[in-house]
Amino acid sequence: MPNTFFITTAIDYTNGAPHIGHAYEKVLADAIARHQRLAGRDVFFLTGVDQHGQKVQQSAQKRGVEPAEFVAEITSLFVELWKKLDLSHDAWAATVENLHKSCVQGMLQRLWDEGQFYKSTQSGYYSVRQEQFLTEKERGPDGEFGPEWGEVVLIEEENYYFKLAEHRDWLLHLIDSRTQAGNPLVIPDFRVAELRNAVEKLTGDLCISRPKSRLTWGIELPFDPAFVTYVWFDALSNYISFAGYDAKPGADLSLFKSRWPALHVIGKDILIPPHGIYWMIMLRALGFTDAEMPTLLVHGWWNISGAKMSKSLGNSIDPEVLVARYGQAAVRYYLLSDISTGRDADFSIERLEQRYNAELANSLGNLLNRTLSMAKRYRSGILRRMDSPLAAFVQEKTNAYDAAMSSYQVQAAIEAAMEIVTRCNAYVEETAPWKLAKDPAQSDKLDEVLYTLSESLRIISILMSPIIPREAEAIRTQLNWQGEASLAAARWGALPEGHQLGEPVPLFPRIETQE
RNA sequence: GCCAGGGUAGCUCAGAGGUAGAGCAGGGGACUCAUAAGCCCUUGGUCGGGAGUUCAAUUCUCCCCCCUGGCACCA
Repeated sequence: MPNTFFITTAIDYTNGAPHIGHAYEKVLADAIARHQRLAGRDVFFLTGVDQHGQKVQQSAQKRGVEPAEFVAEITSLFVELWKKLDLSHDAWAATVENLHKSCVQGMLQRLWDEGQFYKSTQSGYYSVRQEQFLTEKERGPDGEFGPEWGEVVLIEEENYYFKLAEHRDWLLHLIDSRTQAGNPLVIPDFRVAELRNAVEKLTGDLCISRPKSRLTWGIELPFDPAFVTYVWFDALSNYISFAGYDAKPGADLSLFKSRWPALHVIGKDILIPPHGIYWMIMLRALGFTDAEMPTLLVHGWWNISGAKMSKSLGNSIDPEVLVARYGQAAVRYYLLSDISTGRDADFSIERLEQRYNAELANSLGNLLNRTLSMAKRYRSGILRRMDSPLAAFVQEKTNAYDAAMSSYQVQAAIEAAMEIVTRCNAYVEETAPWKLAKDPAQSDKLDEVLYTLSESLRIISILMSPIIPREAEAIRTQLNWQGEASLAAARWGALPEGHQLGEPVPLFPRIETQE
């Protein structure tokens, strides 16, 4: 296993404010990235924004501002939110940056030189008002384009096309061989079949340009300044342009190669065709080998059950509002624990509150607080290093946690960690330290209980650090343990003889639910 | 119409050929270190519908219905 780990998210389109789906994807990728760091790997976590294109140009125009200004404003919304959610990305992909532009132009120039593009004329129905071509789908039941499109004209337009179709068989073979090798191109595996079906139907090539008469807010084609490149080469390429890739002949790719290939965390809506087809073929055309093809981790959606919900006060699913109201820990914990990676889930404020109160406040927060309180009261917070009947159990759950995180089953991993919490709370009842404290003959037993709880909490804090990093750190602070948080340190017995615990401070204040 | 996913306790979901589980919510209890938290016990389901295979199906097969995506077709 290479000791580097490259993870990306989709870059978000800066045409509107972030919603809960954007937040989920980033938090998911962040948790995976943080886990890989815990495991000792050198992680490169890339996320960012997709800032060019027609819609941005239009929105800016409507507001009467320059696209660059418009984009900067929306981008700051994402940047601010990611700060509040404690994203730990190592690099930020903003597609207006010069580094990106020149990398994309390098790619385009090379593929042009190698004959991967051709120019062609296509005619179609074009809405002057909406500034876009219309497809058959836009026709109403009567076969006509509706009034919302304004004047519709049949026009001819020249554009550049990327030869996609000739890579069809290669892609099919790649999909199959990756599946056979037990390293599917797409996770979860039921999506492999979906992609395969789509690839089988692949026929046409891909339009990669827009004439400047229609779109100026983009990256100019290096071989024809009358055009800009359209979305695919602009956006998808961020995964390599911000990781040190350079398409120019003779470029030094050692840094890039040390990172690549990536795990692309994406939503199910952009698997087919962009990532599953266009991106794979783009990479191949650029000379990437089969072994250098990335893996796609496809997540599901948070569905909002009942439109009425979003209307009622406080039920908004604006992540900004959620974080302001419940804090980043509650939001991260909910988004990571209440959905099975790859599946859809129903978003519910009630469940967010419920899970936070039951699992973080009542189970984990209270365990920390009662442990430190007892240690302080009975032993002035000083531990004796003891063997423990729970050591094996904690190790077993730690292993289960690691296995689940390694296969991106974050929900299952959280469950494994929380089982330790539950076990510890039961252990407190079983051993009743408040009784042991009254009996001098039970002194060793009391020390064993206090050490067991403190050491378990130390390990729990490590396991929870990818999920709720700030609070996991706070647990370690209260335990007064300064060791490095890593999976290697999540082994029983790191708290030394005579260790002085810190002061108990309630960590997860309960959310007082209305009603 | 085709492909994929889903339809299991009030809610969110696990599960697997031998007559169903977890967490939360609900009910009861003992305790007091603790964020009135925690712990123990407990109510609750003809596992979407129908047929078949089997000694035995909720778990396999077929048909049907509903929800989610994607694709196609008609208009």
